[in-house]
Amino acid sequence: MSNIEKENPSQNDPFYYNEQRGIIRGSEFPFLNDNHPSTMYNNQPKLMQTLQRSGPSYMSFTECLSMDYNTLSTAFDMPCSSSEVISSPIQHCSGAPSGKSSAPTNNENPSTPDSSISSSSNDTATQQGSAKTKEKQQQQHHHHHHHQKESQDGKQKSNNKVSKTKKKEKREREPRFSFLTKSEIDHLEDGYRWRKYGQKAVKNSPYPRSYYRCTSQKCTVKKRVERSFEDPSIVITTYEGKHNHQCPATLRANTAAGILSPNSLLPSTSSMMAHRPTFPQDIFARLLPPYNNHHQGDPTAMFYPHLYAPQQQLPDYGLLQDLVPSSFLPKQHP
DNA sequence: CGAGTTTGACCGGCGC
DNA sequence: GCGCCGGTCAAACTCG
Repeated sequence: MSNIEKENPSQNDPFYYNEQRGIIRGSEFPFLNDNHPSTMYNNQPKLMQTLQRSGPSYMSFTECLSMDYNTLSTAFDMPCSSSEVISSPIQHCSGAPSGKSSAPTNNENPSTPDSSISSSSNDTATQQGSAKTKEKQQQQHHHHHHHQKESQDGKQKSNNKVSKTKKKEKREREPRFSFLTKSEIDHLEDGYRWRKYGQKAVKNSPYPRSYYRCTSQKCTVKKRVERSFEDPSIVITTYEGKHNHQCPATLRANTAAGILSPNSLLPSTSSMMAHRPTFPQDIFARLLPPYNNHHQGDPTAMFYPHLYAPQQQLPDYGLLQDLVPSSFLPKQHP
């Protein structure tokens, strides 16, 4: 039994509760086409249709967009105890200094309301031992760099952090934001540049979790990417923090197109999105289908149209109006 | 050579 | 205190 199913305000609502759709904390991203489990590349129109719905007791996509970041963070980071939401696999009670939430951030099946989930079927057996060895495979990992360990002599790794006299303040965790994407690609292109800084085996899952940091200087945004083992076609991406800079891809595109001048009266939707805090608006922007046909087979173009179409073809605002608050849209002159 | 990845070690919180 | 666990560090490595 899933909460989602139970509390679902409208079962027959196509937006709500459908397997293989993305879910944001109980709200769903209908950008995934349920009919094509193996591919996501040909469902543009459906996106627009399903996006339009909105409802009272959960966050619709539109509402999502209309909120500013903080509001949204608050909404999404409400304590997991809140009844209605949160049977989704994205359950980090962020803000909590200890990133440890009682519920696993993964591996709960978002879609199957059955009992088969056993939310946290506690391991015991599948301890890291097996998982660890499984994760590494036939790389030429036979470089024992034991010298490294010797040099640091046990636990002292670097002199930098030896100074323990300093009282360590728990660094606050930034709000997190997760979403599910059906994709064969693990690390989805999102216009920003990331450097991978870690990879860990995920408990009870054959798929590892990767940790990325934004490469832009001073930008503290992080990102985790892992694949759902319940449905390996689904990628769980979790962002943490806000970019303190513009999306490089958009910047590049817009600069090249010369539309970034401060006086620009008609910014493209994409650049408009890009100027807002990183996400979820950005994410939303990237979910919009492309408006040109040049890259139709290209998944990148499919999800990140602004990378390809920085300006010229303004989107069909008739459709977009249903998604984006009018304040976001350029003024239409008669 | 610089930027990005890989990967084992380390860290700190938490439960027992 | 010990071990688990999620997250991070950083040396070694790879790639363009």
